[in-house]
Amino acid sequence: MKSREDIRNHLRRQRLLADGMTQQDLADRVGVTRQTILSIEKGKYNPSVGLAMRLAQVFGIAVEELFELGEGGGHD
Amino acid sequence: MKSREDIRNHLRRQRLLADGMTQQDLADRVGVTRQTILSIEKGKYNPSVGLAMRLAQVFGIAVEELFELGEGGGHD
DNA sequence: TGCGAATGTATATTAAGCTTTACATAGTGT
DNA sequence: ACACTATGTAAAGCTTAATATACATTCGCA
Repeated sequence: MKSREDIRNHLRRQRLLADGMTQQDLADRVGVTRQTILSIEKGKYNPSVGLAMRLAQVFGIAVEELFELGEGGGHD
Repeated sequence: MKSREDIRNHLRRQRLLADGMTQQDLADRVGVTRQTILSIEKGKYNPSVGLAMRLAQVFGIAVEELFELGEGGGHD
C-alpha cells in the first residue's frame, strides 16, 4: 500500500541556508503562492517536476538534493 | 507569457538507449499506466516530482538529465 | 502594548495529473 | 491475408496539486 507518495524534502533547510529566505519570497521566485510552498514543506503534496526544478534552481542544487524518494524499494 | 509549463523530456531517447524498453515496460517499472508514459513523452503534461525521480532512477540518470525547463528565464 | 512580518491551520474551489477503456494505425512475422 | 506487438488518439472520471481567502499564533521592535 503506497497510495501516498511519501517524499521527503529539504525546503526549509535550504531556505534557512539561503539567508533566511521567507516562504513568500521563495513562492514569488518560482511563481506559486505561499500556500503551495508551505504545503510542500509540510509534505502535504508532491509538486510537479517543473516546480521542483525551479525550486532546486533557486537554491543552486539538484532536484535529488531537495527531494528524496521514500525508498520503499518497488513502486507499490 | 509562460503560463503553460513548457518542459522538454528525453524519455523516448532513454527508452531506446535502454535496449528498446517499451512504454508498457517502463510504465510497469514506475507504477503508472502506459497512457501516463505516452502523455509525458508527448509533452502533454508535467509529471509529479515523485514520478520524475522514479523514471530517472530507472535509467540511472538525474532528473535534470531527463527533464529540462524551458529556460524562459523568469516564472511567467 | 500594539503593530507588522513570518508561519501555521482550515476550508472551499479550480486546474491538472493519472486511470480506464476503447479504438485506430503501422510494422513484423507466418 | 491474418495475428501480434508497439505506438498513438480520445474521452470520461477520479484524485490531487495549486489557488484563494480568512483567521490565529509567535516574535521582534518602536
